[in-house]
Amino acid sequence: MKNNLKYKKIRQTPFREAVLAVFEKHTNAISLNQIELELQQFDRITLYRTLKTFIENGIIHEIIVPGEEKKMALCAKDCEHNGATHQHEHIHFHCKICEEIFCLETSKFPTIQVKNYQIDSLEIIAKGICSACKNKV
Amino acid sequence: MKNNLKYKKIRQTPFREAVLAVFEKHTNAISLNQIELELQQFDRITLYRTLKTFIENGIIHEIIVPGEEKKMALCAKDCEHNGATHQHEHIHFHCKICEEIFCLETSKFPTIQVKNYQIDSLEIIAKGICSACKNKV
DNA sequence: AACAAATTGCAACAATGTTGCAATAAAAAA
DNA sequence: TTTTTTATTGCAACATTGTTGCAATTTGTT
Repeated sequence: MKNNLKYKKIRQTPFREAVLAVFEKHTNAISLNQIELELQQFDRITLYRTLKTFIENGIIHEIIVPGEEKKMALCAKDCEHNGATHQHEHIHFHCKICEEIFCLETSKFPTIQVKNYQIDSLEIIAKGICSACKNKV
Repeated sequence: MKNNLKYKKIRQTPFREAVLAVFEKHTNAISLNQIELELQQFDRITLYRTLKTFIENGIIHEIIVPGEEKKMALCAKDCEHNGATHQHEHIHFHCKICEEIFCLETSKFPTIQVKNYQIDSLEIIAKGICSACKNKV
């Protein structure tokens, strides 16, 4: 995974490696606050720019549930993106118990057709209870 | 529609009527900036609080497309909501030409099942070309 | 090793959102 | 209708989040 940055044609720097490492440590989406907590010392502005660069280069994507803190997660390797516009064939699952957000690969990604509208891609946020929380009850 | 506020058990005030009128003037979702432009004079803090109240009472809901300005739109009359958590059986359509966001009622709102996960509701943002823009080409 | 180009860190700033509180207005009760 | 209760407004101050410009540094390349 060390080659991730090189592969994306952006420069490989210690700071970017550190931010990437934070993402790789998590299987769920994380907030700006969580990233800041896990980086020992860092420059806030550089972090903003790093995240922007990552988003523009298809390394991470944002997931925003209305009313909640914005979160980010690693993109799949084959993430199709065009600038900051990402297309994922996975759903974002938002667990109402643990409040975490996960990217969920599923074979049953739906398609929708609406008359007179051309639909190119869907972004889906599912809300419910994740498998881990279901098993705890 | 004047009874909207009374019906929702929140007080009917000139300011709230004015904000509601702005929403009712639009068929698409609008941003904070657009609301501010259409209110002649207003207090910024009161506007924030009004919008929060509207969201909590199922009058409007937020629609956030990653990388874009947050927008808001009127809820359908039968909007199920629990505090700030809304459930809509419509999709949010984001047109890549006019960049507007619309709530699109559709009979084909999908359901998704993922093994071990309990899915209660879906929030779907479709990206493509809206009917108006399609006809202009 | 030297160069060009991108990235970093800092300062200053801009936008966005929140809290507390006194004055006011709306709905309910008398 | 008047009074009382309770929610809402407007203001000040503050907190958070995000951006821009620029000089110094680092990266990848020749």
